[in-house]
Amino acid sequence: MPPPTTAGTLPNRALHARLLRSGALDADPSAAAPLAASAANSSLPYALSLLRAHPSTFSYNTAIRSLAHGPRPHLAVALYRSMLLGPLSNPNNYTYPSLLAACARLLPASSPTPAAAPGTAVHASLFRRGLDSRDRFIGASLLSFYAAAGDLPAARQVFDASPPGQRDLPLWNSLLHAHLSQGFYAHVLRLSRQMPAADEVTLLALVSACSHLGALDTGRWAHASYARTRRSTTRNLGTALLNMYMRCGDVESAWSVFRETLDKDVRTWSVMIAGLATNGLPRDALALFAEMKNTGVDPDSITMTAVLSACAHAGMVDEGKKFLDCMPVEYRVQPTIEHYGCVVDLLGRAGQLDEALALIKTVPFKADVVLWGALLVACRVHKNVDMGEMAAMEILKLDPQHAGACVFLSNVYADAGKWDLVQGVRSSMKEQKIYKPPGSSIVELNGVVYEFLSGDRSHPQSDRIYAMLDEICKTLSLKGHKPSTKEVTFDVDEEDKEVCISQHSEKLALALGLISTTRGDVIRIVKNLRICEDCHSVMKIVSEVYDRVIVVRDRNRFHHFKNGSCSCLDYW
DNA sequence: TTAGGGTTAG
Repeated sequence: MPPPTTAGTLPNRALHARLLRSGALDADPSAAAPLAASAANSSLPYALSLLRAHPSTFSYNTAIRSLAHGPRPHLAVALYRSMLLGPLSNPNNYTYPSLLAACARLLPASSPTPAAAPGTAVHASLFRRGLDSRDRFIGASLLSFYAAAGDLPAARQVFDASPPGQRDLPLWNSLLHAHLSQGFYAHVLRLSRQMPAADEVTLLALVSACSHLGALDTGRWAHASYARTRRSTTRNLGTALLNMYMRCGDVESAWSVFRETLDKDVRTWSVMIAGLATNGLPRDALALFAEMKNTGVDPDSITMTAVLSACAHAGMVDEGKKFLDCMPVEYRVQPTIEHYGCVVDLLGRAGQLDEALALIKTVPFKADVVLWGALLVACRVHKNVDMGEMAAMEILKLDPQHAGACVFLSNVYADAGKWDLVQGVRSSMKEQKIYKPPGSSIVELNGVVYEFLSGDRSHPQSDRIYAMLDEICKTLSLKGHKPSTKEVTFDVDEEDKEVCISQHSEKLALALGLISTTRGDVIRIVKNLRICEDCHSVMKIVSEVYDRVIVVRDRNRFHHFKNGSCSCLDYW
């Protein structure tokens, strides 16, 4: 407990004295509330002695709220405990919303359920008092607490238990953001359609879910419905919309939102720069960075990541290195491990593997999985088996269950034709039950989102999809395309390779896109992993033969396929 | 009587 600070205490004591002299505190102990609230964060013992001398539920509530939003939220829980000890200060329905907010703030970032202890104890105490489902404020804060604790079923239960008459906009919004934070993006879209009303907070969740899903039609609809009712877009929503358009690969719409946003802040600029970098326009990204500097907005750490990623996508090695060197002085941003990761990626893509390794060895941090991972990808592309093996080993030292490192290791051996080593990795993964996440692709058609796994037959139009795939295969072989099977060595037997690769999730999404659109339309696909070499060349040919623009967002970047070529210029 | 809830990039 820090000692009372003079600055925080003197005016309080003066106020205290005045309250005592006038007899206000004797007449009504609640008069101590403002004093208790302002003292709580600077000197809790003082606030506590005041509350003990003049106890009232009102004053405790006010002080708990002040602590809940202050720098040490655990003190809110402590004060609640001492509130329970006094006979004249029983908690009521006003006590719990801020208390639960404090409990949510106590959770470590992205914590799994067990850390939820103080909050669940509060829930139990609410339940005992019969306050748990009577109050819409308590419902919303309870729901957000469980969402923050990563316990979506409990959050959902709070919503379901609330009387329908209490399901107001904030409660719905809490539910929406609970699903958003746990990655259930399609649920967010579905839930938003059930909502009786929507406001800006709703649209933030909806637009953000669309960004993740690549659901451009729905995102556009949300944008239009907002634009109909409001005169101007707020900066938060504007930035979310910008991000959505960029992450759906619609650079034009992103530009128009960007131009319309008048009070651009560092986030607005950063989202735009990052979006241009990943959408195959890295030089435009760097030009925009120059413009940002001229407008007097200072870049932050995120901006610099976007700038370095633009350099990496453009293969601009010297510029990237220069940015890394000068950023602490010129932009007052200390390089973080993410920034070093970008430069390792930059050097690696450009084939400067030794320099990338040297950088990893000199970073002023303990090298992490991301850093080694960037080197590993580069080793694979540039076929450096020895360094790749070393990088994978380093990753496995840091995270023995890292499926990506095992897969890469196996692929590095496969590329090099070392089949006995491939077999060794595969069986060790089987023993340790390490699985590669399955590839999945999403395509949105007429506002409906369809998801495919590899070899998926769950779509109602499955027969037509596979017929379309056959047709594509025939067209491809006429064009002289040979399936590139070297990336599938991992999970199937040799004879199944071609079949498997022809049913990759992005190809199924493409086939559905082709049968559902007409010439000149844009087909947008979002893939959870990196696009494979074969799918990449198939997309190029299909974009020409079937006259479609195909935009694929993969794990790292966008591929805009048009007239037989890709915006990444085959550098990804 | 007074007071309480939802949102903020990768």
